[in-house]
Amino acid sequence: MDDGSKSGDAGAADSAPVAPAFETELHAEGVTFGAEDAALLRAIDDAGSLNAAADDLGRSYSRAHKRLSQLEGAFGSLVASQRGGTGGGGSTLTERARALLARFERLRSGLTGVAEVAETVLPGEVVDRTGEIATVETGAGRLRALAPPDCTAVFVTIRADTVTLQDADGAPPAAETSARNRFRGTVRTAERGESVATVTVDVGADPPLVALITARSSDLLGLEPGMAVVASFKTTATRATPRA
Amino acid sequence: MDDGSKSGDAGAADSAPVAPAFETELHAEGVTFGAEDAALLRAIDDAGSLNAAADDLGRSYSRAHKRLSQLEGAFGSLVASQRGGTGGGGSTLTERARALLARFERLRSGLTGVAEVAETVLPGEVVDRTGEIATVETGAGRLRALAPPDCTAVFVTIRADTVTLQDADGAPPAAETSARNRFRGTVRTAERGESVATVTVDVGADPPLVALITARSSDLLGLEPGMAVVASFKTTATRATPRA
DNA sequence: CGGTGTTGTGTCGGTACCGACATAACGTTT
DNA sequence: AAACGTTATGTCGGTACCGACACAACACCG
Repeated sequence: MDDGSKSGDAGAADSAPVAPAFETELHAEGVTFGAEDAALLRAIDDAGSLNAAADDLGRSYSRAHKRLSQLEGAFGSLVASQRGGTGGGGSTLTERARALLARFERLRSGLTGVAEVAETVLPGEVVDRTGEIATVETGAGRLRALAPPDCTAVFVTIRADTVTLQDADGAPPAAETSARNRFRGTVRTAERGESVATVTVDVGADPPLVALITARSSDLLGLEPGMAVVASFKTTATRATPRA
Repeated sequence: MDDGSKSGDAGAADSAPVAPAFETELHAEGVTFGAEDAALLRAIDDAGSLNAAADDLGRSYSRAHKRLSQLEGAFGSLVASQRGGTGGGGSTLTERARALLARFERLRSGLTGVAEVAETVLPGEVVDRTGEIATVETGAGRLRALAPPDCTAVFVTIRADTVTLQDADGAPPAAETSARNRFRGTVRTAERGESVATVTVDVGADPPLVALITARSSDLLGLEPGMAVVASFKTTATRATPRA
């Protein structure tokens, strides 16, 4: 993960490790389905009853039941409850509840990827703009990014998992692909893990461009420090945020 | 389960508009910097004093001050306060506070992009795995994605802003690129906005692949329904989540 | 027909949080 | 020297939330 430490922050005092995080939610009808609710549903699925689920989670039954009613009012029926019967009854998740959980998990997974992937952030200035897309002048040259309105001094952040590398020789002409940002550079470092490799590419800007590619791609391209490559990334995947 | 309350919501419950959302946070030393804290800092920057800032936000001064102390204990000094003086003093943000705000905004911006961009999710089954990367068999063929351990039935989600399109003719078959997932397909729809275009590509799977590209790229490629294209996306940008 | 363990519903007390308020310290300006 | 509006600190009362508890309804089973 990037740990900040760019653009001269006078970090004289304590250098507290600040970690990005998030909380994923699903909204419907004014109530928000959060991580606790997901845990409740999963516990119900495991335990087979709301009572046991609340117990497992260390929460009170009455609260759990109240919360569940609230959720069902907003998201539709989530559990099929049965009282009486052998063992007194029980509750099982409905298909809708499972879909909700899956949706929640997909969102969480996607956000996790963004929050913890490495990224390179370049200071720059907006020199042109059409609609949401701005052309930004940076140390590495001009690039295009999604930008909020009314800002000229920006940071451009390029997530490492959106950068694709190509051999500088066999690179196809720019016109035939939809990746509008292309930069020639040389590989500075290449750390190959078991299945994933992190590559930094010198493209002229102060922080080198960092790319996250599969180890297999790294092998196929024969990446080595000093090698000439073309790094490209889509403008719809790179974002500018106001600097001031 | 009862759902029996009338008002014909048996179908309305199905179409419950559930909206993904999130809350961005920065953690340090056990305290979490959230949206409220960001608003507080921004209000201080605007008003020039903690007192006026708390007033503007409709919050109590004592609470705001207490919270600020807490934050400074974890993140370092955030405001330069001066009591006495013309007007009684005031508070201004330190460079560290501005850096923190910028970091927060970058994270928020990145997460926003993920949360609200279109995506295509395909059911599939893991058929192979090396480390974090799994090969998944889907309706469109085999693709590679990051996957959590121990799951075979998965959903693969491909975010629209990570899909790049190429002309099917000019695309070198096995070009030396690090985008490992490549699918030939035909354009089904192409909606061109002012600066961004949303394209759906039929690649054999039930939900068509949706790609978000710049309007300029759409023009350059001459995208039209029925056109043959190659859609490619990096495996480090696509994620699999457990389906069961 | 009673036993069983659950769902469904309500009430009560404790706790954590928050806003309101009071007060001291402070230093520049008048 | 007095005035001013801020920072800095503490206390108090209200409120919202939560866990604990009580109790009725239920339906299957021995």
